[in-house]
Amino acid sequence: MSQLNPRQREAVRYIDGPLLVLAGAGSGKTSVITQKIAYLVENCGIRANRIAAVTFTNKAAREMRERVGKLLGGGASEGLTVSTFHQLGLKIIRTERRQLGLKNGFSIFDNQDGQALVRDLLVSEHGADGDQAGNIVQRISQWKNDRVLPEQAVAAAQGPAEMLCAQAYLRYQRALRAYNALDFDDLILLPTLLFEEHPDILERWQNQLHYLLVDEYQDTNASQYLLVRQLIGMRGGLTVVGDDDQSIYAWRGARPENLGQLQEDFPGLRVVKLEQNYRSTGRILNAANTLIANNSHLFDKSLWSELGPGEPLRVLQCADEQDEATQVVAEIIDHKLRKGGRYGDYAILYRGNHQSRLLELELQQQQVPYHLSGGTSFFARNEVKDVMAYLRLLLNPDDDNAFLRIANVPRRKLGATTLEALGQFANGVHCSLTAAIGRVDSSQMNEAGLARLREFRNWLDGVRRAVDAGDGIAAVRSMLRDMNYFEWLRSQSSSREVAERRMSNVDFLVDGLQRLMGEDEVGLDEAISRMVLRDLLEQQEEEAAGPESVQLMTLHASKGLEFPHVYIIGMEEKLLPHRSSIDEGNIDEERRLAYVGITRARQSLTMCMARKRRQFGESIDCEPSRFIAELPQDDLRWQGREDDAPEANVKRGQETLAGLKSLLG
DNA sequence: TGTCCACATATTTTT
DNA sequence: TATGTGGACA
Repeated sequence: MSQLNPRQREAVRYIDGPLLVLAGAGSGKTSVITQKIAYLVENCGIRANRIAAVTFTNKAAREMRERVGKLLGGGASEGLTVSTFHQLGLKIIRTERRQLGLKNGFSIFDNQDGQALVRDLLVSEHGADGDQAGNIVQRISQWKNDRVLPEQAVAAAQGPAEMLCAQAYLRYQRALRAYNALDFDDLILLPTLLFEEHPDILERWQNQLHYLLVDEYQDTNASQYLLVRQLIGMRGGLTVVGDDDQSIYAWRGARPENLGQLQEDFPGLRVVKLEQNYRSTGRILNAANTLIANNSHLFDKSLWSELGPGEPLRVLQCADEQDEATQVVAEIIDHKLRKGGRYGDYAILYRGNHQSRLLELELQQQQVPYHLSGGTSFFARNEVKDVMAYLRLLLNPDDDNAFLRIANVPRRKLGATTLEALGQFANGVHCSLTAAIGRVDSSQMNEAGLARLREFRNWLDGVRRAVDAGDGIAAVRSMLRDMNYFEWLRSQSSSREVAERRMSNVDFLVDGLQRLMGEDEVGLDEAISRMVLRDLLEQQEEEAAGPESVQLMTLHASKGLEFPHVYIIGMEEKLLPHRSSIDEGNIDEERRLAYVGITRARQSLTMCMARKRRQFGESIDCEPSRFIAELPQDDLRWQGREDDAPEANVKRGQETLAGLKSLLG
């Protein structure tokens, strides 16, 4: 523990009551959490299986697990829980499944499933059009995060729009129940409701858990905070780590006020501030501090560093977005060549995903390896959704969403008429579609259709028996073969290339499933849940990323990471801060976003802005972001000042490139 | 297998 | 406006 500074040591050793660690960017918070876990086990005699650490991302959980494993060594970390909030919620729900009225093998709906369901409900039950599904799902999520139940939402609804939302929420929740399914927010909400209603069950969990550590506390929502409070109870075994300046998910229900709330809920709360930064040079930190001083704060803090002042920050003025891409890429090539670093030392950060496109093109053209992170696209792919639907249906025959998705994929001559008749019957007797197949008779529908439905159900039952009998993965593979899924993909794809890409996606999915089951020795159901919770995928993606490529990501995605050289592009009004945040008067969160971006940099920071930018076709003039004006101007070095002719920059970029090309032969 | 057209979409999205 | 996608068709 010798490498800890006094404040960190205090945070690790204080166990007499609840503790709030205000950990500034780059102040070594992960070390504090991991070392504290080790300290609790080795010095305080708390068994590892009585400790839980909770994070928000799978990645953070994985990293923490690894680091604790190294610190403790051997089997000392056996039984330790390091998981995301949602995995913890899932664990509680699995254990208390019966109390919650869930059947075995329940499904977890992701946002897309939820949206599809709401769209259905809007169209069929409210006669409304489905365009609003996305907004409504978001609203439902907000309600759930704030622990507002459907009935309460309906009672409190004001105006017709709100009423429609609340009604949809009510129907949505009923449908989920009928499908034996949960959504992400339920994974947190349900345990808190259960604990409220059954103090005896809560007591069991409280007795099991002696110490809880929570990372990124500023990102908790009301529901998550309640879960924490419930689990801790009267016992003071709680350490939370957070930084209100890095709260960038308020739009998703995160409540940074939870940091302050802690002081009220736990009067004996000890607060420790970590202000020494081990990441960035003085000028970068000074800029970050000066910028964030424009926000109001729950707790005051000021980062300092012993790493020396470093280089000035640069502001790069570009003619337009193309010029911006050209210059950034040319600079990176140039810089890397002169300093002899690795491409992995560079990150390009931006506000919106679309901003990556020109950069990508430019990087490809200059043959610079890059890695674009984010992009939830894998699970959005049709073939992946299809196979996931099959898997879900195998575990949960009542999952009507899954059933409808794949009943006729590949073609089984189960057309709209047959499925509608089945749906009508199922609705009437209040059972799932699968169950309805066993109860409906030919007076309700066409004989041939019924025969095909029965055939399909029998086939699925067979696969299900094979899964239960033993080798789940082999059963899944043979199912895919059995229904000629790959041939179906080929027939559905416009070209051979597309078909092959799709097939490899399916292979990737099944391989991943196998890996999950093999490595963690979990059942098919658990593996599928983790798949839905986005575990594994990130792991494999990360391994593929490699250290030799320039990192492209949104500012949001960059939180928690660090890079020697950072470029933030699009430092302009209406981009950062984003126009919609300006309209909503929500500048503080945008400022925090800029703060997060700045504090990612270790040695150098370059901010870019364009004078003009094309948007929806027309070229619009851009103004420098107000955040630039809020930085300490003496530490900024401007390149391509306003009075420069735009062409000069283009020319400069081209010259740099030409020079480099000749240099490379 | 490749190509052309109509069509939707353009803020962030840890789970 | 530009870009990517799915379907129809040569």
